[in-house]
Amino acid sequence: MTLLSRKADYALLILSYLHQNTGGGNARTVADKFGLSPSFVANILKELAHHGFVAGHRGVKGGYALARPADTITLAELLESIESGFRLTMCNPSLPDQHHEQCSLAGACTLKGPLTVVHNRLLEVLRAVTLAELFDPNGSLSQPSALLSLSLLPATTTTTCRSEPATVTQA
Amino acid sequence: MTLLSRKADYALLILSYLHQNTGGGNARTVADKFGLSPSFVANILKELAHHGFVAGHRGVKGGYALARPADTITLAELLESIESGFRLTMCNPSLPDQHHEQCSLAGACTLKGPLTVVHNRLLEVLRAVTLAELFDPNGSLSQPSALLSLSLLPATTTTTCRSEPATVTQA
DNA sequence: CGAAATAGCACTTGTCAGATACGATTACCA
DNA sequence: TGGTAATCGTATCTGACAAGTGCTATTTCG
Ligand code: FES
Ligand code: FES
Repeated sequence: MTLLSRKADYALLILSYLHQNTGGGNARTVADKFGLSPSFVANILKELAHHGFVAGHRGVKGGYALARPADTITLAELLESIESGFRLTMCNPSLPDQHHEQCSLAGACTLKGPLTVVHNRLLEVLRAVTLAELFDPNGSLSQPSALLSLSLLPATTTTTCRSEPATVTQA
Repeated sequence: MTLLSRKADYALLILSYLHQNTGGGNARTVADKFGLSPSFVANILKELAHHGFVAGHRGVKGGYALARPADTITLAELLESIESGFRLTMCNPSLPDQHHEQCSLAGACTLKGPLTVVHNRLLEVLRAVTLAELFDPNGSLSQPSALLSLSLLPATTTTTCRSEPATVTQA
């Protein structure tokens, strides 16, 4: 299975382009840049604009530009918008407020709680990544050796790690 | 999007049943237990047996039982088998050895490296969860406050715990 | 031998991502 | 004031794959 759909993947690419070219660009320019279908790029940009990530300006000199700084957008937030809600399983809704009991096994299922914890752990990883980090070619995410440094990290205990209960306060 | 397909979700349920009933059980019993289609359960068990998670015994007194202790199976391993390879994007294969350059943007794409790092972080979370933890009703995963336990895991995830709470501000 | 169970495969069906298209609206410019 | 170039909104089509069913062969026990 693939976590990011192709649409979300291209959305990241497009946002990366708009991030580097601060002047922004129109759909055709972006599509030409990446060799994609102009209609497809236009649709993705429309969806991004609808969710408030980019701002579109119409007219002959219009185009798209980032509506918010890239370091204020987390990967989790983008995926929650582009993909239709990030869930671990069918029975674990990401939004805890709407608890539609569509699963017939909800009573006998003992995995619901533990799976929710795993889901929150994954969400924490996505929340810790901002688009600015993702787009920075010299950032901490660009070193492939960062994976190895996982095991040989100095024993600096992450004392300041606030363990939030990970409650997505969705209005 | 949903990380675990319904098949994987039911596979976890079935494995949980086989874990609690050490004597094992046949497909019909399990299907009856959860109110699922016997054929569907049988197919899932067949696939689990094919991947070596459960051992099937034919004959009139046959059935399935866990082939390996539950604490030696990680959630990542199960998903890698049931689902067909856990990838973050289309262009980030989970297996680094086969580097088929199917993506036409592989040259111009600057996100490949950072996304791989994120992918590995997510994989670490899944690798840190064993089925035994998942099935234990009194385990660390059953407490909603188990997010604390991230810090006492063997230095896998949360390489740099970001102090920013990453508040999701809905516009 | 016959019943009961797994093993393996072929098949149908339903859903949704992926992708395209078109008209409406807006803004710039001559 | 008209024309053009862009976004905006929506509607639609299609292919791939998940979801689910069924059947036959094989094995084991009584
Ligand atoms: S399988 Fe639906 S609640 Fe666990
Ligand atoms: S989009 Fe294919 S390599 Fe980045």
